[in-house]
Amino acid sequence: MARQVSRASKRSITSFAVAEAAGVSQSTVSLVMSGKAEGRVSEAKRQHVLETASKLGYSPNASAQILRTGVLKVIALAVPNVQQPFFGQVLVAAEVAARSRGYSVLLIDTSNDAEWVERLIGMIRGRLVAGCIVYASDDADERRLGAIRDRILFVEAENSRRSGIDLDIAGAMGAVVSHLVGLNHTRIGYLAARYPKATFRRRYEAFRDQLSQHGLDADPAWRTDATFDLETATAAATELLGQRQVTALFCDDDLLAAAAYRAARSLGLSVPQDVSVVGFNDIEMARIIHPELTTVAIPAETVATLAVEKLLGQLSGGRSLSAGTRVVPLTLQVRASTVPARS
Amino acid sequence: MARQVSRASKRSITSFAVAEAAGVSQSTVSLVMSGKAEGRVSEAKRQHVLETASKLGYSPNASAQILRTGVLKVIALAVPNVQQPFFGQVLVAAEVAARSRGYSVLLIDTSNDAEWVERLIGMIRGRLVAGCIVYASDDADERRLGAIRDRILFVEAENSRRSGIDLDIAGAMGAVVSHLVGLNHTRIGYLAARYPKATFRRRYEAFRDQLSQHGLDADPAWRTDATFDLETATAAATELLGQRQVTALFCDDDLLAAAAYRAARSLGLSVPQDVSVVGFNDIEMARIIHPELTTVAIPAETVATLAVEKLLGQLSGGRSLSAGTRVVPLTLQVRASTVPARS
DNA sequence: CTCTGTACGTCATTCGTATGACTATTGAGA
DNA sequence: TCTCAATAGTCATACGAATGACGTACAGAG
Repeated sequence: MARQVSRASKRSITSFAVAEAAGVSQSTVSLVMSGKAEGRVSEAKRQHVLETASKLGYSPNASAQILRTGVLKVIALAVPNVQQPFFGQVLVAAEVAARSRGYSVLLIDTSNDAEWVERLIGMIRGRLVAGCIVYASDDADERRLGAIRDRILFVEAENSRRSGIDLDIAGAMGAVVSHLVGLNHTRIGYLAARYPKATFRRRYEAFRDQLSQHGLDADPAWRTDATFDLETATAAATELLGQRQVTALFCDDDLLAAAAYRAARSLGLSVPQDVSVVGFNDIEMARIIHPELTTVAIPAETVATLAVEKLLGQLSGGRSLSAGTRVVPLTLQVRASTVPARS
Repeated sequence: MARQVSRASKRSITSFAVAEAAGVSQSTVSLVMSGKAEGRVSEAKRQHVLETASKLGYSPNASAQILRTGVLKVIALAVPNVQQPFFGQVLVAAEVAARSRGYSVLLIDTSNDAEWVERLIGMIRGRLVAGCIVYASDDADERRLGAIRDRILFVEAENSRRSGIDLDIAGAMGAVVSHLVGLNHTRIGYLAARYPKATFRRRYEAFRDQLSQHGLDADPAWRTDATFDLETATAAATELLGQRQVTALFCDDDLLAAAAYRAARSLGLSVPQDVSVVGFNDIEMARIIHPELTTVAIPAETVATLAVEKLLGQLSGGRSLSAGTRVVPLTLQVRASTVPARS
């Protein structure tokens, strides 16, 4: 007896069980549950089935549904590092956008998972997820993902032809350089992110281009790089600022800018009086540190929402909607960390 | 012709297709792919099947597998707000722990999704996820989740009897109060989080208990609350500190502590000379703001890893492993934001 | 009284994999 | 030569829902 019960509780409630309890056929239950009862099931019977189902605590088995229909409402989101506040924002926004379309989001952290490409391909081929948004991938990954590229949407891809959503890096750097040059800064340092991502390379290239348009040079000695680890970054920034060469410093990330603040403090320099600082991303911390940070804002929500929409459009075969690369504009948030250069 | 091709590409590659190409039966392919070939398939044939499969780009259909075996390797993680850096840490750690056991993680943001309980119940009943880790839920949610409680693991639950992992809040507050009292602070302010979560209530209770053990009182006038929104929090902190009553301030979250820094600055007060500040969570920002923040560190990785292990143990029916509540100790990170009170 | 149309349901098959039961082949031992 | 066991493989069915192809019943028309 007890064995009976325990075995019964292992099995889930099926549409068949509901059908039996309600005195109808399994087909009818299916019709009702999937909302296709119109014209095939009377309203009274529909209600009765619905009641029986909720009384038994029935939910359709997703695997069976997917197997039968081939439609699956889960998308994956692959980002380099969820711990970075910016990607947290992207994640939340993507989740909201996906949910409003009835999709769930599965997380992939590409920097903590060496095999992520294989896992993703397996998941997509195995129909565990319908598609994937891939943020800031590198060229090798992108090539390996070629086999399933119609189910992938790239954001800030290495190879820009593969990108579905791209950011207007050049425009942003133009704004940064104009802003600083407008404040009479001519010696601008560059604290780069030590990660082999396209976005960082493109920023530096744009930076140099913009400088030369203003008749200035990007002195390699004024450039250094660091990881996002606080100590490492502070050390790098200390070395750069210790030379007392630059009057302004661009940082590839707000976290690096925060490290620059620490470095300045340890050197007895004041931000912004002795050195103006510009960051990138506009995470919440930019307004928390003192002085508040001038930084390039990426509209994380817009990017995530666009990405979800574009991916879902692509998955449902709407080529027309999803064709081409969408470029998202960035804006420079001017705050207290940038002031005119001392003459 | 074109129609043929497009239709063919819609269907995925099945084990049957591989079987046909390799000249074996579907059963054999299944045996090989699921690693149960031992003693049933010769090594030569096994290799051949494997090659054929990879040549065709075959991955087993997860839905069919799940439908057949009832085993599903996806767990959900429900947290209040992924954007908060602390939950980001939890998320990453959980993802890593889950992956090492072959599981994937599906994200649920409970503060942005009013219907999350229903969605979760549907997902679990519908076998889209095997189980769920629920972080910082409230009592109503927990009650509604009762129907599927054997597939849920609670972390910091409202109703502590339901909790699978709990934090040693009382111990942490003891350390905080001892630390401040040891520095001769007798008038300690309290900047609380304005969210109806058990953890915040328990902190304040522990705070009062600890104070009275030291012969001190918690003056209600020295307590206020705020949301994690920077402006709101700064305003609340400004009002509290503006009274010039307290010499130290405990904050329910590092973000609130950061707001307190801003408030102090705007009031012309200095941290820590005029007011010592203690935070909670020890997010990266605690070391970025100046002076570095004394704060209670929650071992996010430990919590997440324990939670995953306990949940998976629970799911596989290992009652013995999963029984009882595990309490995780917290540590007070003493940094530069707390100094002896002025006499 | 038969015919037709409509409203309501059911039947039977399908999705792709896993697996217990079964068959065929080979070699060794008696 | 016959049996037994081990090895290598196949067959057939089940998992649970969805759905096109079928009834069935009844009202109204002819």
